[in-house]
Amino acid sequence: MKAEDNGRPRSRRLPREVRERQILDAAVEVFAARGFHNASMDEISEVAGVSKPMLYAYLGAKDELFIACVRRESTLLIETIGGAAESDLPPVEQLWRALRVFFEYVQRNRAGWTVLHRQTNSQGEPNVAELVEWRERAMVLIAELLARATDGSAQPMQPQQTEPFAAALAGAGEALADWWVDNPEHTADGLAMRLMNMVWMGFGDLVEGRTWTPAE
Amino acid sequence: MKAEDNGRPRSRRLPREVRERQILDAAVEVFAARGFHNASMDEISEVAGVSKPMLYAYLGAKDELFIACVRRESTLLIETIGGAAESDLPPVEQLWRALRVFFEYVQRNRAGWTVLHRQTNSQGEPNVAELVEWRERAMVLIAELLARATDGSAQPMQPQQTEPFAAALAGAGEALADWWVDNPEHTADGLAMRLMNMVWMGFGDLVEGRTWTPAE
DNA sequence: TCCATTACCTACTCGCGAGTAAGACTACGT
DNA sequence: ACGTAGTCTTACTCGCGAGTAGGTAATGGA
Repeated sequence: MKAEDNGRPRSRRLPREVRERQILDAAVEVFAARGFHNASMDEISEVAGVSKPMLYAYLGAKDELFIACVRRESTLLIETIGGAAESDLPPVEQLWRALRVFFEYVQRNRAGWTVLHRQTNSQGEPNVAELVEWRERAMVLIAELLARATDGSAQPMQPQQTEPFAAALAGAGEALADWWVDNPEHTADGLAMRLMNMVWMGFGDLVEGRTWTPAE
Repeated sequence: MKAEDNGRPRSRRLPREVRERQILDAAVEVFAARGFHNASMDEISEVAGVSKPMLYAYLGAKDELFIACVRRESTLLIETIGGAAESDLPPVEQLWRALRVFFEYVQRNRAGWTVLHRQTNSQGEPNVAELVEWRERAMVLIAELLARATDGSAQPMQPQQTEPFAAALAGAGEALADWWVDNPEHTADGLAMRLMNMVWMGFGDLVEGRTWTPAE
């Protein structure tokens, strides 16, 4: 009478594809909670409900596993934002949509976002290449969005203008997403609108009572 | 003929006070380059030009050493910004000065800034308390600055308005400081002015050619 | 029914790095 | 000259966690 002593009765003999997803899910969760270095393969395997050698067999060593997480999450996020921005709406509207889906993504996928955000900013890990690349793609996306927003306006912006602006905008968005954790009473839309107001109107306008509101 | 085999001839028998500074300097440097977890006490001791037990004797265990670094750097930064903002200049001008000294601090003290910034955002380390506290103080400082800037204007802002704005502003500043690393041709003043323009004017204004410039 | 393949596990090795034991050297006061 | 307080070192221990060796058991095709 050995039986399942304790814990969940480890679902057994699942096809590789399913296990890989479970492992990735667990890895994202643990990496988000502990950071790359403090996350142990043992804990990930435990959360995944699978033994450690499986991780190595399916996803490779620790940094490969981490990279797989980053790849999956960043692809999802970038495609989400890219999709929202690709339309023939006026550029301001595109920006508004992009911000909205960003905060919605963060809400639905806090762990994934944490991995992308918290780990990207903490260098010294062996992960550099993939993380740098995802950030790069995100920046290009945002910069394009901004550039389009100025096309045909009085002062079309040059890349050397939009680039730092894109960086600052991304930073503001990330900071707001962090702030959200401690102020969960706000909605994704509310956050997006706040940020839109800051970006589009600026403090000088807001103080004078000029605000931005989405078109109906 | 033992002699100094190699490397610098380790200055010997210095007073404690001096050694502590050397150790802190080395620690900040290494923590910035590698991150908390990847920094080894061995490397710090080597950079400091001192043997490992000295670190433990003078500054305590690894996390205590780290906390000492954070304390020193955050105090310096916050007092610098606080000092620049404390004046009876018009609020806009105060903000402008605060941004300027911030970027100047980052320029002069890249390693210290990296420790404060990169490590604060990467949780899972045992450092939480001190890092949370420093960020808290920084936020309060910025929020006050913003609140003052709206006093007596048409739409004085409530704390629940300034708080997320402060978070976003800080995030934008941090992101811009990061961006600076890859674009070192810019000056601290230039960066501060860019950010001031984003914060005060907003994209909508900039596109129309309305910009902010410092008063002479 | 038997073999091959694929899923999966227990139980290790082994290096790296935090932290320490135990003492050595120097300077200064008396 | 000699103790004592403070500086500083070499040379360890020891646990944690990455990665693996070597096997078991279920499934599906012949």
